[in-house]
Amino acid sequence: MQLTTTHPLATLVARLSRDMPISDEAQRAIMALPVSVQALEPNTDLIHPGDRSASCCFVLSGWMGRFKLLQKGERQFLAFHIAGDIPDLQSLHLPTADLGIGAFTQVTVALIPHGALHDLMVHYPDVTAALWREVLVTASITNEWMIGLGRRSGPRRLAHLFCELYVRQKAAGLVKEEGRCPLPITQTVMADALGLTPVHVNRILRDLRAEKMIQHRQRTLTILDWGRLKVFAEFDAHYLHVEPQLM
Amino acid sequence: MQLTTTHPLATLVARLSRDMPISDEAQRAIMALPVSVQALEPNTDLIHPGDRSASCCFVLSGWMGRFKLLQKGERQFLAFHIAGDIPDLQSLHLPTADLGIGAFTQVTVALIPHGALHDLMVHYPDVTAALWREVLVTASITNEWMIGLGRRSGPRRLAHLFCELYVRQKAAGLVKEEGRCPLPITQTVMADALGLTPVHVNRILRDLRAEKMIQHRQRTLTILDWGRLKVFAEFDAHYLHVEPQLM
DNA sequence: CGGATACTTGAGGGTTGTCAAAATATGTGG
DNA sequence: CCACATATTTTGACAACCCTCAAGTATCCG
Repeated sequence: MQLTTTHPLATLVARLSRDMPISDEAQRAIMALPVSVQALEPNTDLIHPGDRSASCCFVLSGWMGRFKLLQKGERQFLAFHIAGDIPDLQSLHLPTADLGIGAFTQVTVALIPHGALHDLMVHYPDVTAALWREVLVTASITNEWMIGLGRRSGPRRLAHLFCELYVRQKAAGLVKEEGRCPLPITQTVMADALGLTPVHVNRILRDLRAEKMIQHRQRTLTILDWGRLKVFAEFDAHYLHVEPQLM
Repeated sequence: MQLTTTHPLATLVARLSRDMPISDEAQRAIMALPVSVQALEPNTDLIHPGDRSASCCFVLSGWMGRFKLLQKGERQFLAFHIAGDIPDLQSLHLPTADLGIGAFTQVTVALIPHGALHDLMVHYPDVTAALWREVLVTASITNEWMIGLGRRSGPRRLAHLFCELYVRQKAAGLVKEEGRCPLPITQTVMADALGLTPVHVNRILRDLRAEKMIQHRQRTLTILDWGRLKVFAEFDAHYLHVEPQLM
């Protein structure tokens, strides 16, 4: 992934100016941020629920998930995060995390101390606006998941998730071959994101395959019929706030 | 409600300094904000999905809900809002709303222009922090709803909602009699918040009544056995970020 | 009083969950 | 590179939860 070969903060600059221009001066200030790069092994947690954190994490590569655990051990994912995301920006103002953040794959993150981010935001209003936007787009995605949990059937929910993950990865430059993208999560993880059981996810997956809409092998998702999948899922990409041509 | 008799912005000051101190100077600046008070009839919408808004709304009295509509007409509520809440603070940085906001009861809101709020936040960092916090606590509540939709059974979900609404109203000073609070929403609205059908909500309500945990008559909720309700719902009020003695 | 809205109840069906086991894939150490 | 242990996927049978449809009752409001 080329992300890891360039300076980590250059990719942050790129991400924040994706939707809105940022002044040269602010860009230099971002590049000057103190940052420590950290690697995570698959299936390890970066943040445990209840932790107090003193830094925000910017995902350089790999897949992560934000989740909460219930008493009986059930798990619910609230979001998946890919390269370019900042999963815990809210820790800046709400330092005790109520959600955990874990890695599905090998992951590299850049940790940026709260203090440094705070200073940056005081001096550069356009960076503040970009970071706000980031938080709010993440919230918008969470909202859409919630619509799905409340009002979409299992099959539609899974189809919708696939649409989302494909478009987001395309927007992040992670789609190398049209119609294919990484999907390095197990059916159990999908189930914990969709509020279903692994068994049921498996059956839905079989049906979507039989309908020739998608395929999922070797941790990559192949979309066989984007048009039909989109209609079936009632997918409308506006909530992702990406460039219109990706929708 | 005494909220409507005092200056509307005084109640905003009170709300924002509920969790964090705000300097006297900042308090005066808040009181000097330009604001227009607006009344809403029951079952009318303040914001329609897709609207671009130029002001934020602060709820002075009444009950509101944030929702999204799907193609087939299904509705999903993502949050309920009571006096003291600021439902659409995020419109400051994401001006096109993807969610609608409607009134369940008679409602009065104070509308504050985006520009004025922006200026305020540039000059008073502690106000900025308080408003951020407000957004993030709202997001935290939405997250908990999501957990419920994904991983709690219907009865638990409804019980959990009742716990939440009671504690939030208590924190807002809206509980006049211990164990009783307003609940001015129909079973259909509950269903659209919980991802259930009105018929099923009705049956769950009957069961909770039969179990002598709650009662719901004349738009008020009576909690008959707080301890048992809390355990049944697996309710842990931390996510509400209110004072510990209310939990 | 009449109409509309909200609530209540019943019967039956479909989606999803539970339990259990087999088949396949993945990883590890010899 | 094979052998073994582990995790993941797949399938079946059955049960539970929740939905749909339908009708009747209560409540609110003009």
